[in-house]
Amino acid sequence: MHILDVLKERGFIAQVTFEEELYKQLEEPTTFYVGFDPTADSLHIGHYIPIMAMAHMQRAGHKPIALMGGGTAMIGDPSGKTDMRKMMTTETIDHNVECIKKQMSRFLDFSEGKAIIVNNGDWLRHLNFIEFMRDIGSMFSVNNMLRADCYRARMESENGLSFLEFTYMLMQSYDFLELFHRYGCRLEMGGNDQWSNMLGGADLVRRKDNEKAFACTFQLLLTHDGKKMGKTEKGALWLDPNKCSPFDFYQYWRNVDDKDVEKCLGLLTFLPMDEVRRLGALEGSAINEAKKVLAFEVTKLVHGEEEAAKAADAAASLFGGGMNSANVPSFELTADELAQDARVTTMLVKSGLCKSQSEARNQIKAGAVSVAEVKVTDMNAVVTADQFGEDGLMLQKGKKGFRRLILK
RNA sequence: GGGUAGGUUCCCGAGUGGCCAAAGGGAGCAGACUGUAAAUCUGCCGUCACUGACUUCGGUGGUUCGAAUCCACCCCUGCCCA
Repeated sequence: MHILDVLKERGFIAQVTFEEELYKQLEEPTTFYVGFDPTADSLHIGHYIPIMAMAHMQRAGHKPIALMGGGTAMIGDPSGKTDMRKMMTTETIDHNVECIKKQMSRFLDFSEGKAIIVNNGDWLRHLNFIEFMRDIGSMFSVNNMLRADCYRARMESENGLSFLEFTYMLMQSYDFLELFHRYGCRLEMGGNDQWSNMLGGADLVRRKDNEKAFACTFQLLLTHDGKKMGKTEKGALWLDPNKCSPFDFYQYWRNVDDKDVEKCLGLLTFLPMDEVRRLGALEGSAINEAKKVLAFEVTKLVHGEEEAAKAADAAASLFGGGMNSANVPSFELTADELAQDARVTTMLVKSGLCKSQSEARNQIKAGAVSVAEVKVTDMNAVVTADQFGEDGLMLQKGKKGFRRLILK
């Protein structure tokens, strides 16, 4: 089966340029790239779709380039943003690039020229303005750029668009040209919100070098009613286990809406499509089976099989009766800390179950908090050392929020 | 550069001297119901060792017993003119 058809069937593809030509191009090994903005020190679920697509492509014999936007991050992409992004320092950006590189190697095979990671800061940061404008700037039509959705939306918004951001498309397009020169890269893939920027790049290669270049975008991970998926109370759904524990990660997928299960299975796992369709067709409470598979498979890919099994185990015992708490996310507490402040509210905050003391208090007020399966009613309640058992002490917020306290 | 309309809590958006930690909606969290789902109803939704105190309404100063609200200057944005 042609790789493009595979991607289509699984629900990845949103838009492609020169579709027939691209089909032909992909019949031979092709180098392609996807850009990642280092705006945080971890990837989140939004990056996961392109990464899965890259993995599919790699399996089909194509060579991925993961492009870190260490240079473009200094400008900030205006697409989909109502405000200008905060300016980031080079130090922060470089730090983020390093963190993301590490995570990336988990999903793609970077051995012996099968894939590479490059940073566009390497070329963008040293550009000479006059030269760049003569070589690249001259190839762009402002009229055309203004027709692009991302700019038009910003032009129509009340925040306007700064020239700094306007040049973002030139930078990103130049990346494509540079990657074509360096690595013979002919295809840019990315989120559908990048469509116009990507067209710019493919166009630039075609106009400047008169060579074939393509762009292809992926569906964004949206819920059936059009909201972005992967948002949690703490913001994005991070792939870094320190920012989002495997258990919480697992739980997120265990809890997706019925209507989104099939789509998620196709996009986020490598399960054969027959299986995906079978699971997606389950009805009523039977669809919980599909959700378990989804949660397990995605967690396995992101955190490894062992962590996924632990998370599944913890969930099964917590929600299926029994209290085998060994695999519930835990946090450690020293005797000193306990002596200093043993309030239950403090435990809720420290364990990350609540954002602030106020929220913790409100949750207790609402009757949502339990310690060792006993509901807490007193806002000033404390935990004591003798409550800790062998497995620590189970702290619970609501039906789904569990944390195991361990006394060191 | 000139004119003009604005900048309010996560987002949208009311508020034009005390009744304002600031209406309403959205998002989020929790409770009931359920299938660890959706829909619905209810509560919470700045922070704090919290029946009170503290910080917040672009910034800095000022007027006032009292300022998100009035004044001055500054910064930022939209629109119109150049």
